[in-house]
Amino acid sequence: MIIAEVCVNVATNVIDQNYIYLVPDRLKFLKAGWRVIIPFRTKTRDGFIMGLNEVDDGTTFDFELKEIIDVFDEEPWFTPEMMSAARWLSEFYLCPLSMAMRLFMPGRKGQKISARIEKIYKLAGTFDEKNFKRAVAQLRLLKLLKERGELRTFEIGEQNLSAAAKALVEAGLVKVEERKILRDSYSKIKSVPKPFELTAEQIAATETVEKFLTARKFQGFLLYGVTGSGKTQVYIELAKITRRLGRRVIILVPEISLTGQIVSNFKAYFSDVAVIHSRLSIAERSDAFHRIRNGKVGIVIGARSALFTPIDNVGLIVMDEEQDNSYKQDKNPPHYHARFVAEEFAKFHGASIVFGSATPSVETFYRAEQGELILLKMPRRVLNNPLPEVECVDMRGELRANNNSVLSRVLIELLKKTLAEKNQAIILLNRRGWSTIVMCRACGEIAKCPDCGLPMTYHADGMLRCHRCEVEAIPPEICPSCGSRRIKFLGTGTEKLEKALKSFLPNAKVLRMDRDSTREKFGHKKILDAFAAHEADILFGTQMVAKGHDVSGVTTVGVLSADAALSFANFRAAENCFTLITQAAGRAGRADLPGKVIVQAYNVDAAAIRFGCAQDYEKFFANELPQRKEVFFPPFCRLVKLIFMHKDEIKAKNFAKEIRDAFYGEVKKNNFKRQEIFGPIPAAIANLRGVYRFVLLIKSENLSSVRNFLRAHNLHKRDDVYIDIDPLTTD
DNA sequence: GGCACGAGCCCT
DNA sequence: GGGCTCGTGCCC
Repeated sequence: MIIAEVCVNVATNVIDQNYIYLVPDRLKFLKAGWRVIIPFRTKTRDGFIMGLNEVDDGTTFDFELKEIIDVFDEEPWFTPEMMSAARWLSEFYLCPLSMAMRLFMPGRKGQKISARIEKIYKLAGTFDEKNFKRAVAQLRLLKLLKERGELRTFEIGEQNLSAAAKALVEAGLVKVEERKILRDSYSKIKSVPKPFELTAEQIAATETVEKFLTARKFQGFLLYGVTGSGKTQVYIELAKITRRLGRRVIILVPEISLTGQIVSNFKAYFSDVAVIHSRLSIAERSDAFHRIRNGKVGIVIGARSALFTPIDNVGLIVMDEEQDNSYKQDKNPPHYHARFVAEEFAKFHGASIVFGSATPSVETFYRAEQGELILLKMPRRVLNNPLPEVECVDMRGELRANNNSVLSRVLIELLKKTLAEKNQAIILLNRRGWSTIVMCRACGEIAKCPDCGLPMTYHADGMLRCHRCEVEAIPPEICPSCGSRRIKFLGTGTEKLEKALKSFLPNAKVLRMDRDSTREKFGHKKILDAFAAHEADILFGTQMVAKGHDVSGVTTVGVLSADAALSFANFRAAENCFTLITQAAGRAGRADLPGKVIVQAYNVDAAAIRFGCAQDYEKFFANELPQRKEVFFPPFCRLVKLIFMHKDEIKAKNFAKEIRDAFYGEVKKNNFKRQEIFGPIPAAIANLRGVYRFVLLIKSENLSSVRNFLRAHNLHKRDDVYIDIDPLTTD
């Protein structure tokens, strides 16, 4: 008899093993990688066949051997590559195998996805054109079918021939066939190559990588090029080379909103592009998986989840804007960083991996300095366009001059000038909603989320909202703490900025882009297309306005509250702040029009603001690196964050203490590598829906010893401990 | 995740 | 004594 080792798809850390099932005769065709339905305790669940074994008939087990009930698909879902990648993810990030396997499916559960069928119209035989006695429209349709061979339903609709088609089918002159179609909402994006000449730097970068592509040997690169230096064209050239070598390409962008632009760029050169990201419907993602599996796709473009498809024979992985924090998954386990996973996959495939950025993460630039990555520099913009001029405005001076507005006087004047000259502007304010703090003036009480305790944001629709939990509340008229009526709405978000822009510039057409205004599918694209078509003069919104799109008419950029990121107690705060300013500034003056950028801040002396305004990454890096070394933070160590959760505050804290002390005893002593542990301290979200949360932070030069320690204490098998390897934040 | 099972506690 | 809640262990 044949037994199967099945990974059960249950979202819990407690189940960290596979289970054995009997393969019934009717399912003898099963192989590793099939998705199956199995009985599990009292319910049926979905599971994944990880392996099969032949054992003697009548072999007994010390548990009740149950039978696999059925299969999900018509073919094995997981390729051997997907399975070994999932095993690696589960080991590295200390999550159950099932959670790693889930990454490689279009939905979390094994849903049955029905195929979409479309009707194809074909000629049923020959017809006599000369003696044709039926309607003119019918003759037109028959001629069209003769010419093209077949027509799809929507094509017949376009020609206004639906009625004719129906009549001809009834008359037996036209036949209808059914065909499976693969859903792809990006199929409508079409573009043509624009004429251009590669710069010497683009050619040099391409040629360096080409050697490694041809050798089919793993190598990492950092393509460090200023905004507007033409990194995308380098990606395209490298993709062309990779395809010529018969290998496939993965292009990663940090956010879904950026896929539209890059897909359009690539479709000018490639016809076999698939798009993968989490906002696609499950059916659409599933169809993209099928196209990739069947070898119909040479280039996969998408957000971080685009790493987890059935692609094989990968020769090139590109990660654009590699410093972007969206590459980290922190909500659901495994808490992976796509930068690290992509590189691991590139090693597996013998592929080249190209990290692209104008403002690389400190970790990545350090690796390039150390020679681990080959550094490709592009310090000049294409066509020798100049970098924009940046002016920093001290907002304390504005207050002293009685300007309480979010907009400085310099920026208002510049915007007026920009509009008068029929140019466009982008304004970045990295907070959505109307006011960011609702506070009682009498006692200082702040409106907080009942679930997580973070301050709630007031929105123009009159509701308080928690941007973390999406919890809604009605703003209080009297303070729940002291009974005062002096409730104030402080701080400015994008909604209040909209009002300010309209009052200072009543004739300007403005477009707001933030999570609220881009909720619908293709919401980003609609706004960006409208702005590119100059249907608006000013595009303003959260950080998504600063990311990687280029609109040639933009001469002015404003960065408001540029130092807001610095107020977070986060070792990456300066880096995040610097990046935001430089990326935003890079939107200005792309064509022959010179650009001007206004950076507004209170803390104008901060290094991140100074170097950001100078747009000097290397000076920023040289200033930042010794500080990281001093406090022993990445790139000089790896971080592991543990959060201990319990309804009982004391129990949570005590368990954390117990683990900390064990770490001192077991790890610190017997190791020449530097390792430190801090905590327990209350987490940034100290209480989530009644559950207390305490953090332990481990800094280590030897990640595998930390991982062994966590495993020895079975921390990865508990649902009340959150494990984050390479976390973005330390609390 | 989620169900079964047992302990502790309130009901008439 | 029955039924409810809550904590704990286990699923092949």
